Amino acid sequence: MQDSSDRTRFRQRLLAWFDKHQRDLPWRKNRTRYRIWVSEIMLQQTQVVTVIDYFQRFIKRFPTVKSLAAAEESEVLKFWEGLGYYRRARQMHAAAIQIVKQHNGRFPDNFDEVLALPGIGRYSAGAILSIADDQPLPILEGNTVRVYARLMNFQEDVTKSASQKSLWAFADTLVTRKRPGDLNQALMELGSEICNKNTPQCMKCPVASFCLSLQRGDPRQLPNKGTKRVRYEALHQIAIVIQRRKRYAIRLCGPDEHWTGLWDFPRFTAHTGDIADKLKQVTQETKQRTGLSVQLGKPFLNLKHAVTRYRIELDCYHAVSVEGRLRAQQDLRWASLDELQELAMSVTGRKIVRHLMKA
DNA sequence: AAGACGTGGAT
DNA sequence: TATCCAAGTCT
Repeated sequence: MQDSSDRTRFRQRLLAWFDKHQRDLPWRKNRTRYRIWVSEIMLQQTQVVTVIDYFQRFIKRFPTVKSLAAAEESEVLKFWEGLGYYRRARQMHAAAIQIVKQHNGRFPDNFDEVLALPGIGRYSAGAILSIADDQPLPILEGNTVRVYARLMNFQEDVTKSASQKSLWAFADTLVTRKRPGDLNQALMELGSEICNKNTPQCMKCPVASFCLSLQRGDPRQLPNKGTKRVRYEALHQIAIVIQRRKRYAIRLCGPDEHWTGLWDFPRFTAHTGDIADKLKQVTQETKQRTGLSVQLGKPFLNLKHAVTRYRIELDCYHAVSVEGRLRAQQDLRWASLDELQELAMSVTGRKIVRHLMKA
């Protein structure tokens, strides 16, 4: 892969493989910048199988930049419900508004202008413009880090900025005017289908003859990602499902907490102590947070879920409030089951609602 | 530059 | 079960 004739043969082999094996994915049908943008944002840290249905529904409802810009953020979030990393949806919506104002509703085709949009970094800008417009821009993400590191037999810790620089430089040597969009997609697809993390299929690899780690080392040992350990933290929380007649008290998550922009049942940290003590604490805390005096019921659901480095155990309590005003704040409201169906909630919030529907 | 951000699948 | 991590970006 040192000289350009090597790289030419590399591209030919890889593209031939891609022509034969590429998956039939909805965003490959009609490659406008807008559609590729949506797919790329959804695909950030998210597996292809998960994205497919979300993409179809999203594009059907928001077929153009303008339709997305015209929508309420709450509706955009509803279409994102369950996908995670909700900031992506809020930033994409903000970017759509920006595109209408600054670019007359046309998704820009200039790299720096695309990079300037919220939620789009170097990878996404390169991916969108190479895939949609065949602009010769390099990409570097999870799959290609692995592919490049193995091809180069690159031993350094790939999380270091110096390594990132080398990997971007390598990516840059790969991409040319020859079908850059397909090349980039082929590199990623090779990384996920053949050059995968645990069981690389080197026997099936169309570019094995170029792979230095296969010749001189062990592909499975690469990439070297350093030895940083995530410190998981166990959390015990309480969710209160406060009912009055047919409605439930919910609150909008704010900017400094998980699930910003989504609705959730009032939640707080569970206290330790004996049972009676705990229930008293829960009632007090509920009063403090919502302004409501509640008659606490039984815990009806226990959920375990993980959010980033937190492992959360959530005890859900029924509670009834017959009188009193919900604290006069924008982030609190009453909602019927029908209304809860329409609002964007986190997966745990949605599980609670599903449970209420069944009961 | 290390850590936050969601969720579900794989090992 | 615990841990990693998947088409990253932002702070």
